[in-house]
Amino acid sequence: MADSIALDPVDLHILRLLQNDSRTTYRELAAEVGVAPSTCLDRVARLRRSGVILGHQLRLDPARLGRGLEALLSVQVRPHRRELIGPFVERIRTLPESRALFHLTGPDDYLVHVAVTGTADLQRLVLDEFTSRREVARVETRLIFQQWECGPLLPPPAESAESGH
Amino acid sequence: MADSIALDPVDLHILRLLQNDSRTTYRELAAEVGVAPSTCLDRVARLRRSGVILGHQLRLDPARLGRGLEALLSVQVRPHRRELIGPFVERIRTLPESRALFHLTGPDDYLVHVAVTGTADLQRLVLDEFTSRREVARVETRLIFQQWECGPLLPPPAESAESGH
DNA sequence: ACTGAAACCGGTTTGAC
DNA sequence: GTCAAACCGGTTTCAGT
Repeated sequence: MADSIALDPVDLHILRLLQNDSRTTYRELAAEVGVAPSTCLDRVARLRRSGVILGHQLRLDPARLGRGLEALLSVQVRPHRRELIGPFVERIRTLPESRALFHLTGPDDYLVHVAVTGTADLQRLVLDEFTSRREVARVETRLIFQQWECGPLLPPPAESAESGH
Repeated sequence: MADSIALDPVDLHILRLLQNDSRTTYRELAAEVGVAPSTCLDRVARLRRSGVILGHQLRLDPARLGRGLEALLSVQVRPHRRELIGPFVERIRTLPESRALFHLTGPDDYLVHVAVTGTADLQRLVLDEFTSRREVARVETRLIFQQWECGPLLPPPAESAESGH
């Protein structure tokens, strides 16, 4: 699974455009890339089938939705065993405040990206959903001043990835 | 700026549906929500104008694009002054390996989410783009075992956010 | 906020290379 | 096998109400 797909310049151009605005029409895509609309359609369908394209998502502004404060919580779960981390992950990832959850190497096992209404809401969240859990050994909270989503995700420039050992 | 917008149940229903699949047609939206398609169009246009909806984005699988390893880099930038952090942010956020960048409170000033081809690529990135920079005082690298995007981002349930400014 | 009509688009078919 | 052109049914969009 997860084999890297061979992508030609047309595929890359299409992906770049769709990452800016996933509702770009096939006609616009075609005009921009310099191929026929049906070709764009074929390419996108292939990219969907091959799993490169996971889906189309709406990006919302948390602040405009009344969640003006975001934070990252580093969490130690001890003991770090499947019986404990399964329910923990399931609970945390379904909290309305959670935006993303990472399972990491290093001393802190999880990083949780949350969006809350303010510091009072954040305090409540930390106390009621994290430190109150028996398996949570430590929580470290860092506020997010500012965040940037980075440029389009593209394959590495050369074929350096596969030197098959 | 970033005032919280008054959203009625129709808006919320539409947002929830579009977060699952931002290409849902206005017709489907209308059928699901129980209003006319043109009403959905009006609502979405308003949400776009008011800034709640930032855009429509394609979600890609980094692994299928040859970037099978992801990591979080915690970075200290010293001295932490505008003249230093401006160029640093600009450089890091435009790296093809960068997926997201956070400016944080706490001892580590920045967190960078990167996607690379493998450990060799990660080592190169850390050495060439981070520790080689004069203003970077410390870099801590943690690998991502697994990550989850969390449920739809919605406004907090009650009117606790706005107690009139 | 709904209706309806016209412009537009997605996706299939067909045909050329 | 891949791309381009034609085509149809569905979608978006904009009047008017």
